[in-house]
Formats: sequence, C-alpha cells, structure tokens
Amino acid sequence: MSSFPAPKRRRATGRVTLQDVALAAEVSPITASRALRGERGVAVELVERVREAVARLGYVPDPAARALASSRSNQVAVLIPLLSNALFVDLLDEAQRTLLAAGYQSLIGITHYQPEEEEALLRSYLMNRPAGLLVTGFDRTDEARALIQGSGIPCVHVMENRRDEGLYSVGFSQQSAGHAMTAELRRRGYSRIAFAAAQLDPRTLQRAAGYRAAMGELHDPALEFMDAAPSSFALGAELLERVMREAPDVDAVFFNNDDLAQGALLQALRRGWRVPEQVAIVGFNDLTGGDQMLPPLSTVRTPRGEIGLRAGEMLVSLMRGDTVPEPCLDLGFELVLRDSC
Amino acid sequence: MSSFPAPKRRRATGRVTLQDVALAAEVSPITASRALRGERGVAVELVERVREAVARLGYVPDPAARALASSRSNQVAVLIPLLSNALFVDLLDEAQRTLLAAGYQSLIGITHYQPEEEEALLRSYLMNRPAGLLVTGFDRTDEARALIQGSGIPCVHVMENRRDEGLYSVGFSQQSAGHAMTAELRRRGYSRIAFAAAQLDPRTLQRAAGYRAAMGELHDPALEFMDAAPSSFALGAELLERVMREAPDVDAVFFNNDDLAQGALLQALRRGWRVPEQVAIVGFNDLTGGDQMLPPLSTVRTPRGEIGLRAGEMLVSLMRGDTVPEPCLDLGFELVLRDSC
DNA sequence: CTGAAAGCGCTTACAG
DNA sequence: CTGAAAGCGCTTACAG
Repeated sequence: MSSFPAPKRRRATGRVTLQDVALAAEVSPITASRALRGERGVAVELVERVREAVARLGYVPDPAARALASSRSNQVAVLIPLLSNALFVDLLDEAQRTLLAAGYQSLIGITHYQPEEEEALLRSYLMNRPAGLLVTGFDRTDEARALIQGSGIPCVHVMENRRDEGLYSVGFSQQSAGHAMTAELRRRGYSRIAFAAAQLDPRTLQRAAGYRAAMGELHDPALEFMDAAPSSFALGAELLERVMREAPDVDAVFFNNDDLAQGALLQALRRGWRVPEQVAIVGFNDLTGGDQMLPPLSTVRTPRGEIGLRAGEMLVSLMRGDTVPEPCLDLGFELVLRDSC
Repeated sequence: MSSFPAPKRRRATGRVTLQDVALAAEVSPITASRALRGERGVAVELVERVREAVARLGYVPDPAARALASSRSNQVAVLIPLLSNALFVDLLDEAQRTLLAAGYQSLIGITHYQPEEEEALLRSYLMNRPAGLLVTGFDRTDEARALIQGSGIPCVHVMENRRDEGLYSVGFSQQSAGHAMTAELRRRGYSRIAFAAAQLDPRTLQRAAGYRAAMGELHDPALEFMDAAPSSFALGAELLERVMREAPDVDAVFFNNDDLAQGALLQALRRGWRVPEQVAIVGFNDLTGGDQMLPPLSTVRTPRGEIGLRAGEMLVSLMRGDTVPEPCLDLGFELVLRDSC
C-alpha cells in the first residue's frame, strides 16, 4: 500500500523517530515534521494521521537533532544578577512560566552582578544557539554587548528602559521611582533625607540620581550612605546606625531595598528610635514582610512579576518573527505608603 | 588577499567546525575530537596542534551536534520546589556553581511542590537527554519515578536521605532535626510545646514526626497547627495568633520555617507577648535575618549550601562513570540557640 | 595511537 | 500541498 520505502535499517538506539511516525502515518518524514510543528499548509487529514501516529508510538522529538538541523534550539538564556533578592525570583518565576507555556526552556544564569561573569555565561550559553536572550539592564562589557549583537538572537532587556533603535526592554524608570519617593517625603515635610544603599548596581545608582534630583537645593552629599556589600537585614541595621551617628539631624532615610529598610526598622526598635516621629524610614521594591514590620514599611512597589511576564511575551513574539508594537515597555511603579513615614 | 588556505568545502553556515580545526592542525576530525575532549591516548604533540588550531580559529563546539552524536547532552536537570524559600536558593547556587565548574549547564525546574508539575518538567527535560538529574526528596508520582529509573541517567536526591540500593542522596535527617530541637526545648523546661507549620511538604511532615517522638507522653495533637499555605511572615503571625487563642497555656512554639518564626516574633512584639518568658519561639533553617530579630531567633541551621555543593560533586562523579564512596550522604544539622527560647 | 566510514534525528532548500 | 535529497557538526564503533 505504502509508497514509502521501509526504513533501511533499524536505528541502533531503539528510539522512536520521526521516520517511524512518518511510516506509521504513511506520509513522508518532512510532512510529519511540518505537521508536528504546526506549520500551516499541511492537509488537515495528514496532520490528523501524524498526530495519531505520534500518540500511538509515544514519539518524543529530539531537541538536539532539531537544534542541529535548524541551528536554533528551544532554549532561552535568562541572565539575572542574583536569586537571593526576592525581586529577581519573582521576575524569573513569571518569565519562566511564560516561556515554558510557549514551548521554551530557560537556561538560567546568575551573574552575581559581575560583568565578567555575565560575559562568561553569555559565551557558554550562546554555544547552545538559544532561540532568545533575556538580560538584566544595559550595563555590561563591550564584549558581551558585541556577543549579543553579533549572535543575531532576539534579546529583551529587563528592569530598565532604553529607547534605542533595535533595543527591546521591559521595565520602569528607576530614576523616576527614586525621585517620586523622595518627592513624597519632601511633601510630607521631611527635609534632611538620607539615601542609604547597598550593592551599588546600575539601577541603585539610577535611583540615587532620582533622589538627588528630587532633593534639589536641599541635597547634601554627606547624606548619601553607600555600601557595596549585598543588601541584608544586618546591613540595613548597620547603615541606619551609621546615619544616626554621622548625621543625627536626619529626619528620614530612603533605603534602596526593602531588606535594608526592614533591617533598619528592627534596629530602630532595638535602639528605641521612634519611627517615623524621630526618623522616617522607607524602602524600595515592596518585598514580602514589609507590611508585617513595626511600623509597617512605606515603600515603592515595583512590577517585577509583570516585567517577567511581559518580557517573556515580548521575547516569544520576537522569536516567532512577529513585530513588537512597543519595543520599550514602561510598566511604571507605585508608592505604597504605610506608617513608617 | 587572505593567506589562509581555503577549506575543501565551505559550510553553508560559515561556522568554524571541528573539520576546520582538524584541517588546520593536520589531523583527522576524530583525533581533533578526542584531543578536545581530553580523551587520553592521543599523542601530546597532536593535542598541542589541535589546541593551537582551536585558539587560532576561535572554534566553539556545537552542543547540539555533540548531543546528537553521543546521545547525551552537557546539561543537568535540577528540580526544586520553590525559589521563594531562601533555602533552595542557597542550595541551587552552590549546585549550579559546582556543575558549571565541571562543564555542565543546569536546566532549572520549579515544581511549586506539585508532583504533577515535577513530572511534566521531568518529561520535558528528559527530551534533552540530560547528563544528570538533581531532584528534591523522594516523594513523587510513580510515573516520575519510572521516568527517572527508565532513563538510566544518574540521579542525586537532595535534602533527604534514603539508604536504598542504587539511590544516591545528599541531605540530613529531617526527623532527627525536628526531634533535636524539640528535645532541647524540653530540656529547657518547656512542656506545652506547639508545632506550627506551613506548606506541609514531605520534609515538614518528617520534622513533625520528630517533634511528636520527642514530645513522647507530653504529645498533644491539639498543639499541632498545620496550614498548607506557603510560609511567610504574615502566616507566621497568623499561626502564632491561632496558637495563643486556641491553646493559651502553650509555653513554646516550634515553627517549621524561619520566615514563619520571624513573622511570629513580630506579631509577639505587636501584641506585647514577651518572648521567651511568656512564650518561646523557635524556627527552622537559620535563614538570613533571624539574628536580627527581637529577640534573636533560635533555630536549626541546615547545611543547604553544602548539600548543593556535595550533591553537585556526587553527580559529576556519577556522570563520569566513577563510583561514589558514600551514596547516602548525611550532612547533619546544628542547633543555633539565640535568645528566643 | 590514529583514521575512514557511518550515523545520530531532524529540517532547510529546492522541486514539482 | 507534498516529497527526495542533502546536510547540520559531531562521535561511536570498527579497523589497522
């Protein structure tokens, strides 16, 4: 009956291959391939026969063979600084969920905020010819930039926005967020407002710039407390201690991340410093637990989950070759004013 | 103008291939392949020539071709429940670092504590013919177990131990840990000790079993407060509230995770309940921040970082075909007694 | 210790 | 709309 020749020889691996499926469905392997990938232009009846054969034989496509033949894998490299900041966990969770639903696997790389590590990861992951790239921010080595550019692989930047030709990003203005919270403090009558930050990554510095702009004529460089160590409760406590010692007339402290602010709140409790009467304390990101503090922490809610989701969607569009209506997506932020200011 | 000899045939892709390297090094492709993979039995001089050619041409091996030809990739599937529990972040960080150093990439899958999700991820990742598997605990669907078994791929289980034939694990006894902390509380004179837990995953239940055993004749089922919701500061506060309302004579509460305990500590502060005089509070895992609480939290330190590291090493041995001296590695735990009990 | 041949399982590019 | 041919870039298995 069949017009297709029997397979030359049984595969050594015993694996069910596309050829087996084609044989069973009585179509050519290439038709089976097309039907499988949902390429349109295949007769519905044939698609149906292929589907049935796949199910009957328990066929599972081989990503390696696919990647080799098409020179493109179903994997997406996702590069983020850290997992110990809940911010990136939320981002990653949503991004991975979205990509998975579209049939892509994520290759997660943790850069530890080191441009060299990011470049090394990029080099390693690019070997896999990923279908797409998701990277954090715009600050990286020239080599890394060239690697991305030269790969021709769709790339979406998260957390920040940049309106440059050919660049895709989903984020919000870190500077505006820093500005907005500072302005709110000023509106509430605080004038000696310190800025306390850890990590000192690019986005932290952008928030600092927003703080400075909002402080305007009130800006006092002595009120900036920057520490390159990673943020934590303990560092927040220490930073508040430093602020109170070195600038006792401070009436508010804007912490660059919620864990810092939460740690500071605990330190204030320990020291008997009344918040916000004696010193107001605000944070950034609205991480879990802030509402449980004494007093509940005022902070800036950042849309990291949605950033992950929308960035995932944007990347999927790009990988499919669709055009993206808005390549520079600003998702905004929101002031969450509880009782600590 | 180029002074480089033209290859026999130009690849359509323009990619530098192993064949180009072989040509440049004046060896056969298979010798180049062997030299590259460090297979011994290749003349040192040839290895040197290949090395040089690789460097000069900027050759990068293609993982897809490698995977297809050898039916094994350089990727390891790592399946963990959550990233929002710092526990797993620490574990993952170390595991990934160790695997990367040995040349393996991680395919991270988040199961959200759902056996069905784990099974689906396993199915998806197994398509890639990973070189190894790292999974959390031993509780999974029969199908997932069969999938692992049938794949013939080396698999290391983390967080728990099981001394079964052919099973590899790196962890500690959750039950002993639950027992030890409870026993310590009893030693300190507490007798109405509540056990408050969230998530209710297998390891939580093992800790509960340890608690029960240590309570012995003092065990009162009414003192177990179990909530299947994920753990958080807020839930910890709520659980303490429930304990104090439903069992006002309780003198200590053993929380199943530190975020729960930290949240409870904040709630006690809010309510004016003195810790540990009125009620002692202890946690589990020694997550960051516990030492910053008021009072500093007593807890059980679990070696999750080292678990990740050692599990990674064990898996690398297995993937290389080496035998593993101790297939069931118990890394223990440590009581950290601060001031909350 | 080294190599020629064959093949891994799929898709691209070209026909019809 | 469907297919025959060729090839993706590497390694396995077999010789010598």
